[in-house]
Amino acid sequence: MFLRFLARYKHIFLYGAALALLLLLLNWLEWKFIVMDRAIELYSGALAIVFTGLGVWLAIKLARPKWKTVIVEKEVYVKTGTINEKELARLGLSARELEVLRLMAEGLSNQEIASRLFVSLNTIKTHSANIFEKLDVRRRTQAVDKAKKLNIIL
Amino acid sequence: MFLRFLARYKHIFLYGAALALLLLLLNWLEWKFIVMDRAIELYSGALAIVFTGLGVWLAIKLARPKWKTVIVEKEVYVKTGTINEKELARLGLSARELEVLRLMAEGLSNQEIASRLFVSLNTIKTHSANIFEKLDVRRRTQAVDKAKKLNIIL
DNA sequence: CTCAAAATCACCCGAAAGGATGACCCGAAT
DNA sequence: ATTCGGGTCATCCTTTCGGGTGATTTTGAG
Repeated sequence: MFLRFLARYKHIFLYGAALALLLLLLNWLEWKFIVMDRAIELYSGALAIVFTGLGVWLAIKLARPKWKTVIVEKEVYVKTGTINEKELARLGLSARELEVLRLMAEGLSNQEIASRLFVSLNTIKTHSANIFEKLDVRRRTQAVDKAKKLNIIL
Repeated sequence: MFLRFLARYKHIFLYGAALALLLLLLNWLEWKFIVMDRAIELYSGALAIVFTGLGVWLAIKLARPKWKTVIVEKEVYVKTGTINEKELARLGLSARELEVLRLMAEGLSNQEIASRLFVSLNTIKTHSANIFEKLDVRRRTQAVDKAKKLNIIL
C-alpha cells in the first residue's frame, strides 16, 4: 500500500528528502555565522540556484512525456466498384500475377495458392515477389490493400 | 537579432528577472534584520519553496518541445458503405483490437503497428492473436478480408 | 474496496513470408 | 537464330507471423 504510493511518487519524496537534507545541512553547519553576517545576498543566491535546479529536476521527472499524434488526412480516392483497367495496364501485372494477387486478397497462404494453381510454392513466392515489386510494396497485406484501393481487384 | 534571441528564450529571461527582483526585494526590505536574526530556517524554507516553484515553472516552459506533436500524413480512401455495428458488437472486439485490425488492414507489420501505437511488439502479437481468435481466422490477410466483408472496417 | 475485463509485455518455438539469385523452358517478336 | 518476357522451380538466408502460456498493470463497474 504505502510502498506502492511511495514508488509512484518517489520523485516527490526524493525532492522532499533533498529539501530537508539541505536545510538541515545549512543549519548544522551554522552557515548563518559563516556567511550570513557578511553576505546574505550570496546565501540567498546560492539557495535560489540550488532550489531552482531541484525544481527543474522535479518537473522533468514528473512531466509525463505525452505525445500528441496529429494525423493529417490527404488524397482521397473514390471506390468505383469496377476494375481500373488503365491502372492495371500501367502496373504491367501479368495474368498469372494478377491471379496470384486475387488469391492473396482472399487471405490464402502461399502454399494454398500454390496448391490451388497446381504449381510449386517457390513459383508463388517468385510471383508474389514480382507483384510486390510492381506494386511497390513489401508485404502481401500492403499489396492487397493497395490493389483494392487502386481498384485493380475487387 | 537580439530580439529574436530574447523571444526564443523569454522564459529564461523572465526567470532571471524574477530571480533578480526577488533578491533585490529581499535586500531592499532588509529582511536580514527582520527575519534573519530569529528564524533563518523560515527564510531558507521560503526561499527554497519559491525557487522550487520557479524551477518547476521554468522547466515546464522550456520542456514544451517534449510535448512533441507527431504529424502523420495519412492517405484516406473513401468507400461507400457503413460500419456494421451489430456485427462488431457480436464479435466482441475491444477498442484496441479494432484499432490494431484497422492498421493491419493498411498493410502494416506488427512492428509498425507497435511503433504507431507506442506499445511493444509482444502486445500487438497478443492483440492480433485475440483478433484471429474472435474472427475465427488464422492469418492477418484472412482477418482483413473477413473484416472487410463483414463491414466492420472500411 | 473488489472483481473482471482489457491492455500490456515476455519467452519459446515452429511455420510462413520475403529478399536475392540463378536456372530452365517456351513462344513471340526482331 | 537470337532475344526477350513470362512462367516455372530451386537454394540460401533473414525476418515476420502466429500459437501457446504466463504474468502484471490499468481501468471501470458494482
